[in-house]
Amino acid sequence: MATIRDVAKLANVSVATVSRVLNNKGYVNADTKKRVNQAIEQLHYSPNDVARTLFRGRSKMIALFVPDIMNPFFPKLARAVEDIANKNNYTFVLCNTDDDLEKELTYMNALKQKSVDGMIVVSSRIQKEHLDKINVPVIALDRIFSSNLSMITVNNYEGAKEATAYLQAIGCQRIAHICGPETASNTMERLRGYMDVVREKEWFLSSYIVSGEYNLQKAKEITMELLMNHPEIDGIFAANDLMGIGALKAAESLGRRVPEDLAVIGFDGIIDGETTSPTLTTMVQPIYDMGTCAAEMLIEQINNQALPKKNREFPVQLIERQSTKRKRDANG
Amino acid sequence: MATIRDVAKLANVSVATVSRVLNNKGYVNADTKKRVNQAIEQLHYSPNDVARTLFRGRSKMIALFVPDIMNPFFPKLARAVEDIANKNNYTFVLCNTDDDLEKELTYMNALKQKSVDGMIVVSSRIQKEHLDKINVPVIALDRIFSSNLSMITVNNYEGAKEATAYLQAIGCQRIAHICGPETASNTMERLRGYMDVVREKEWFLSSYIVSGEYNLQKAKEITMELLMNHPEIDGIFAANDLMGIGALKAAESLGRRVPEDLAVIGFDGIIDGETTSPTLTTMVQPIYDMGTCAAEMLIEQINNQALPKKNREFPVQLIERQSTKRKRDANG
DNA sequence: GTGAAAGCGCTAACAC
DNA sequence: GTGTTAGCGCTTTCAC
Repeated sequence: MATIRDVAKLANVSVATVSRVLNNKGYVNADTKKRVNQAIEQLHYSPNDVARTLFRGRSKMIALFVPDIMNPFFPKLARAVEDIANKNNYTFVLCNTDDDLEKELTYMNALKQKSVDGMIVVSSRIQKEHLDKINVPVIALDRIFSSNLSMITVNNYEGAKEATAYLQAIGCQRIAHICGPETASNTMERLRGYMDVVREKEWFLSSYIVSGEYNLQKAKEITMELLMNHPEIDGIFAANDLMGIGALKAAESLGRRVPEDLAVIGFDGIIDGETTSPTLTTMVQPIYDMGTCAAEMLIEQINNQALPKKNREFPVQLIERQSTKRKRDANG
Repeated sequence: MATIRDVAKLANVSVATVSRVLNNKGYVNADTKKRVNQAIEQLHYSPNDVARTLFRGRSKMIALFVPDIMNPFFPKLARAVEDIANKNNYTFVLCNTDDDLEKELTYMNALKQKSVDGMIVVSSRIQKEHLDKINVPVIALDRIFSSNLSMITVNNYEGAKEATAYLQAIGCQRIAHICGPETASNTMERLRGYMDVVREKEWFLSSYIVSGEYNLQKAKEITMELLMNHPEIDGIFAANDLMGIGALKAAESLGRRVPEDLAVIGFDGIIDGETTSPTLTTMVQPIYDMGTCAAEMLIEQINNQALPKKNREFPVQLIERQSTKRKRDANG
């Protein structure tokens, strides 16, 4: 592989001149420039990124930390971040953490040693003090894990309220909630939204709240248990779509008709909700936009570390599909 | 951030000695070693990976190229590669290419400049000559795109034959095939398998073969068209699960009962096939194992570039689910 | 056993 | 305008 020295020799100039041409910095005679460019062409030269990184202390590389790449929410997010990264000539690195603090820290250290320029982090575990050692811009996404960090979130609380109220509006008498991992702030907000709608209802029981993980299989199991203990339940608000699909599967196993006997609403708006039968009503998050926003915000902060931290909250939107729809048709 | 020089100063040794301790290479007095380690500890020193990479010309980084991270097949694959990478202290980079040659080449060049150590590539576009410029080990996965490269594939041809024969065995009289992008070798193999079963049948029409992309929405559309043109079709072999789910959706839209009126079988074994109603019968690929195998093979080749190219073909396995199952119950 | 010094490929002062 | 050179942080000969 050709180096800058080879180019310099061939063009009969010094490496400094080549560097100037390469970076469009400083004066260089038009003729000389042409000669250098010819030499570059001829040698198929392209500058070694590692050497640049070593010198600059910056790598033009950003990372996205996600807890579970198999949850379709995250590929979509990754896609958005990747697109923005590419557009700005950044290399994109995806880190799958299993929501495991040790894995997260290992990755962070490894990336720091590679002079990563910034990170977008979806984590329930990371604390402020872990970030102190890592001296690069960090954007928190989806789950809040520290104050004085730029954050991208959705209006989980309002969305959860709306979802629960909607189930009421279509005629559900007993509404249960399947919530996610307690360590995740988004889950807690969604729970709070649900609670604020149902708390004062005479029918409400704390056993209408069951908790699992953001995971289909587990959600199916706990929903089956829930429905067997409480056959009166006719509406379920699941804290995310994966769990909503699990609830759908549970209903199917138990022979409960959806939406006639049981209405189900999810949260996220991952594509898969459309592939189920019945399709899943859900509170849609603008996943791609969130990823885009996070990446742009990160790059902005990389370019100017002194910039004040920003927060951005996206709205969620109710999309009615089959898992609730006919119920409203029947009742109103 | 502390450098090796800081450590050397604190431990009262030269940087060479610190380096020796760091790499466990060359003789170093036990006492000195202890002093160095203490200094390392005290300064929270950890070696700069970029400098190492520059010196060594190797980055301890491997990349995976996938055409579509939103297809659940690929997150699962990515997960496997990531696990093996981590286990061997490699950094893992995921590149989403949209099956677009230009994006693929851009990524390859960028990674080459970052001294990437090797790549696993799922591509229909890349040709041998593109790889010649990139002087690192490459493993081709899922789709063959060049000879004299190590390759990981599944037995697409046999699997397709088995899938088609299975539809016959459960009583289908008219079996159609929805195939994937023509540029992908795996699709062509699956088509060949299908053809070898149906070619001689008196009922076979070439219009029973429709082609789309590996994409749900498109598959739904072409399946609807297919079923409207050919209402006699009672079995569909889709070239992958995403398209199989699309076929399921098409049948639902047209009021065709699955599996009673129409049996559907897919290919891949992505989780989502289980979440549909009816669940999707499919030819399961050992996705995780394939990723593991590819990553291990790659690391092996990185460690010894002289190693001969290897091929490995994995078997696929028929998993019966609801989209075909009752049919067999009824008929046999 | 340990240290001095060259060099991986690049950039940016600083000279001229 | 262009060249010389130090240095980014590390590893590895080659002396001693």
